[in-house]
Amino acid sequence: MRELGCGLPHALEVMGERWSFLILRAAFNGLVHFEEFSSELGIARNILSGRLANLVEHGVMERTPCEDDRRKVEYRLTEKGAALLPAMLALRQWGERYTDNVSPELVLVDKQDGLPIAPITMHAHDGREIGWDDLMWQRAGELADQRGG
Amino acid sequence: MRELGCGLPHALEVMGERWSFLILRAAFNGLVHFEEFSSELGIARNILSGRLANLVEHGVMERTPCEDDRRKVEYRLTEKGAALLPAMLALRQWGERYTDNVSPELVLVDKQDGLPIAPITMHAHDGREIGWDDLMWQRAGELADQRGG
DNA sequence: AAAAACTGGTTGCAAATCAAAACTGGTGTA
DNA sequence: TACACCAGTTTTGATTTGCAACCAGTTTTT
Repeated sequence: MRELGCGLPHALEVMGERWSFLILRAAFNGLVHFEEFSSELGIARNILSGRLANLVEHGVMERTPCEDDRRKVEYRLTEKGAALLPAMLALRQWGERYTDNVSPELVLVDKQDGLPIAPITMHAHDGREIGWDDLMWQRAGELADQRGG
Repeated sequence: MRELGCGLPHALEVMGERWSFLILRAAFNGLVHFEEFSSELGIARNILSGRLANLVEHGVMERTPCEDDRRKVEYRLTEKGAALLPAMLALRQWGERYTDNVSPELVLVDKQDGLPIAPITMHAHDGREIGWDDLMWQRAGELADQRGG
């Protein structure tokens, strides 16, 4: 899984294993302790252990022993981990759109007004919403100039 | 991998296996034949066979025998498959941001002006760009009203 | 027409990974 | 002191992955 000309292989190296994305989702939902992930996801303890170690190793999560109860440990998202939110939402939104009977019980809302966020979409450089049909691939070397430098 | 209250589990059921996302990327890049996927990705033929069958079964790709050369087959993205582009881009973009030395050789550009598309980001219902810190989870039943119905 | 080569697979087998259950060792609680 | 709790590790078996060889239709070459 080495260089194939874009960042996808690396992303998949970190997040592509089974359970990794569900662990991430659980972390976004506020879970922090090993037992919480274990019981929420129903994943085997040894697998969970390995996945968490992998996420920590790749800087997606951070493992810190709990101050007040030294049996416990906290796994928290790093900034790098939090940056996966758009990808996770896009994937989730896709799953919801193409599956019957999945109305999510938790929805992300804007703190300011309590309204759900917009679906993840693609935009041109100037902000216009844009779809697959409006796009084409271009070799990185041959890009049009941004015009105005 | 059943109901956990959102569409992510279903999305992962379809796309969560190893190679699936790389096959998808190859399809977005225009590959259509079995041999093309095989040699581009370096994936074992039996695995590729299984993955493609899975993607077809879940409606992400469509398998049609080639008219002009009846040895060949075409695998093409369906509308459901094309709808995975935002998720794929978000993932790829994350991989690029947090990995050294990955400048992609192919870039998606707007057909109209040849300029690269904007990074995938999150937006409030009214279009404001918004980040993880501006968001919170809300039980789906207790949503604020959109005001104006 | 026959031989060779190409395409999209399948089969068999070894290696790696996943998963369930039991166990461990440090820590807090009754 | 006894007991429960947390975060793992170990052990063992099942599943998945991957390589290599094989195969059956189709072109292509000779």
